[in-house]
Amino acid sequence: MKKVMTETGTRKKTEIIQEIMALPAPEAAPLLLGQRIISRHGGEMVSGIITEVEAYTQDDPASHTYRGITPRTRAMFGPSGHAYVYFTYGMHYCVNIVCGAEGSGEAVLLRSIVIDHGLDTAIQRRYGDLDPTLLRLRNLSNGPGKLVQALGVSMEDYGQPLFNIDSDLFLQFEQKLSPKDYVVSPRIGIKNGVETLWRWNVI
DNA sequence: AAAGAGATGGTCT
DNA sequence: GACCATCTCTTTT
Repeated sequence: MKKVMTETGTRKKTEIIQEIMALPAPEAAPLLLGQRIISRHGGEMVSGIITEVEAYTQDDPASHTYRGITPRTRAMFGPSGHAYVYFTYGMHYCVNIVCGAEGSGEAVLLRSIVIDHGLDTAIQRRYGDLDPTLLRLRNLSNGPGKLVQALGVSMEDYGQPLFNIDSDLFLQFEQKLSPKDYVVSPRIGIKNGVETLWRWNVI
């Protein structure tokens, strides 16, 4: 297992990523930038570096958990470090990392990644057999629905832990970015809670 | 470069 | 029956 040098010594990457996911969502969100999400779905490895995230909490009119627990949001009230996957707009899925104390109903939505392994598989999942020379790779995984498709994420991942390297979908700590490396802005695609600056983008 | 519209179905009131 | 934590394609500046 790879280890990382920190101020307090050398710790396992799995411990670091798990500690991050246990933080309240608005604190975890910027720390998840620069980390790697790895998928082994379908026997194909695809991974990417997280470059855009949003935080959602229960005390937040934009959040699915705002009106309490429902069958759909059960996982978001579950333990941190697990996946909350939801279906939206009749055809897209999005994936969140549950954060905070169990029952607190908060999570970080993954909005963009840069694929760094398994590019061929990602392109196949997004575009099928279209002529690769016609593709705009800028659009490969720069959106919450797009990255889910590229990684092969589905409702099978609902409620599954993301901190086990044995999982089909898991996170790996890579680096800690400085505030100079990202910008903060309002969240996208919502009507309520637009004044909260809970969107983080790697520059 | 930006704005608009259609696709499409689960979730909650 | 209204509302989407979206994407893609088309139309307009």
